[in-house]
Amino acid sequence: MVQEKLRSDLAILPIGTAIKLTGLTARQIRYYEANDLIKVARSQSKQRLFSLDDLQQLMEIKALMNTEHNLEQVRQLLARSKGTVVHSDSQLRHTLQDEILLASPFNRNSANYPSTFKGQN
DNA sequence: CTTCTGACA
DNA sequence: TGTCAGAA
Repeated sequence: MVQEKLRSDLAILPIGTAIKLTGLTARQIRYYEANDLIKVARSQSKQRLFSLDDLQQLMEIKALMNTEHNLEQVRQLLARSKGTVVHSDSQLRHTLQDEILLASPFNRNSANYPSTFKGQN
C-alpha cells in the first residue's frame, strides 16, 4: 500500500505549539517572520498557522542565528537553500556553514563603520 | 485562556 | 529580546 505521509506542509499549528516544539520565543518567531526569514500562514482571524515544515524551517533559522546572528545573512542563505534542490538535513547545515564562512567574515561596507563593533543588529 | 500588534522603562 | 497594554 502507498504509505501515506504526514502532511508536513499543512499549516495548522498555533504559535504556542511552535514555541514548545522549537524552543524559540513568540518574540523571536514573530521577529523572524517580520524580517522575511520565514513565511507563515494566517487564519482568517490573523492567527499564525505553522506547518511541520515551518517548524523545521524555524529550527534551521535557530541554528543559523546561533552561528551568524545577522538577519540579512541568514535571509540570504535561507533563500538560496530554497532553490538548491537536494540538501539532506545535516548536509544543509554544512552547506550553510561553508557559505557563511565564505560570504560573511567581515564584508560589510567598511565605509560606515565607526571603530568598534556594536551588538548584533 | 491564547494570540496579535505596537511600543519602550 | 523581554515585556506590558489593549483588543480580538
